[in-house]
Amino acid sequence: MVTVSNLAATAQLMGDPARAAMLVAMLDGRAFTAGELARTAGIAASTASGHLAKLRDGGLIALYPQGRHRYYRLASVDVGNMIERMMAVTSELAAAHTLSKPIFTGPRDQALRRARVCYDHLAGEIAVRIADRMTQREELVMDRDGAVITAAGLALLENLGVPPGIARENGNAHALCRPCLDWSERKPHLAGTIAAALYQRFQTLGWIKRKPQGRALEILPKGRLGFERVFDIRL
Amino acid sequence: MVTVSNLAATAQLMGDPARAAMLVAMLDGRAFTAGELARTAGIAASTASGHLAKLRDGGLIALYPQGRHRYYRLASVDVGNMIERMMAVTSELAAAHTLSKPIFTGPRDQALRRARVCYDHLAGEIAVRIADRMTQREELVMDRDGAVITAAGLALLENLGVPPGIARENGNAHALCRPCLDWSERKPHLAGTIAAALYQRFQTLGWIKRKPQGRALEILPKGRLGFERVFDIRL
DNA sequence: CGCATGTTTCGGTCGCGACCGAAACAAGCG
DNA sequence: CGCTTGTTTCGGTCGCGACCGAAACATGCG
Repeated sequence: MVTVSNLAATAQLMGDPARAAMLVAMLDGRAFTAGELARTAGIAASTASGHLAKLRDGGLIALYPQGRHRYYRLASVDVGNMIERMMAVTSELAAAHTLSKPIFTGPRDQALRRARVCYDHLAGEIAVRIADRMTQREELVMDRDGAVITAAGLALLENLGVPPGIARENGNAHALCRPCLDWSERKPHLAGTIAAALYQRFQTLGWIKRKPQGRALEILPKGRLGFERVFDIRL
Repeated sequence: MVTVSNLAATAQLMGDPARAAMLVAMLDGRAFTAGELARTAGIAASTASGHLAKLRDGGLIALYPQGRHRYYRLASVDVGNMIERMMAVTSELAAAHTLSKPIFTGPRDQALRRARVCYDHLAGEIAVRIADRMTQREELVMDRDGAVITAAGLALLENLGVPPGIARENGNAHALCRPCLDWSERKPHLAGTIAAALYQRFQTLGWIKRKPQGRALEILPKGRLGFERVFDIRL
């Protein structure tokens, strides 16, 4: 067997708390310097540097030197999806196994549960509610195995100004997308190319804004109106 | 943040070669005793027992005591999917990173690449070719974000005798399924509920048979005919 | 109710790897 | 061309965990 030892190696890379923290930080697709990552993981710069070298060796992250800075980011969307998936499974397991309650208190967690970015698309309560509403209106069909945008959904997207080339790329009457289990809501939200395009669109429309650091998103006043008008969701 | 340390814990569980080997062995959904798993991992029974306890703690596997034997199996399909996904990403990374050729030689690997079971559905060359053929005939639409069976595909499935209740469970004109990146072929094959039903059906039709141990599948003479007739695939 | 078989617990050894601080390296900038 | 700032390399410490064999535990069978 070829992949068994490789599998263990990859897993081991993610198995260290410091490395996991750094990977999660990079989960939104942005690039960071070794110093920043060291700070978020709470370790010395030298230690972080070692970890980053290992992650690079393993192919999980890529290096982009830029002038006097050296930026690290995830190697590909696939890596991001893998981490995402592991987080979802892990949180499900934790919920099923430990009877202790989750203890979400800090305002930072609050904001994170409300709206955040999940590698390249929207996640959190708002994303789940959008998916629910679209399902209810039959703009979206979703189950654990997959999801499609129906003709009605495509019309909605086009109306919103999401590049139709992206939305229509598969089939005439429907477009494929991917369900992604939300770790805070424990329900699926929309992921995949279309969800990424939608997320971009929300940003250019000025509905949401990424907070200076971290994965939390701020819902701007224009967004409050927009989400209510288009998706009938009031926050 | 709640899940970061949990994520690391889960990853660490898979990060040990012996544990990874045991998990991969269980990937076909069957249950094994501690002794069997110890043998496949090449470690002492006592060591394996310790590993299994940890995996159980972490919620990755479940225990089914039966008489004087104690059977272990994966805790859920989600866990299987997670491992599957990690293997796919890992093998892709390995292929992209190392320039060395894969070195698949032994007949065991040959059979494995040809046809095997991937948790609960068909994988390997034959699965990829079925997916290709169905796509070509417009019975299936697939991209990296998802997949659907079209009306034509549903007709085919019904014709094959796959329980229509399963095949039709979402929408009238299509049913959702999931693409799964095949680690040997590096192309997607069919996964999800429908693929699982199809796999079962092939077995009851006597087209394929699981080899006594391992994940490799044997294609029976009846299957050779069947696959040629239904999917126009000759082996 | 002993015996055989399979499984887990216990003690003890050993090596890997995470960590830090100090020093060596880059890469602008004044 | 030194100085500053960010990054990596180097040595050295320390603790966790993987491993085994022996012994204790179960469970069904003769």
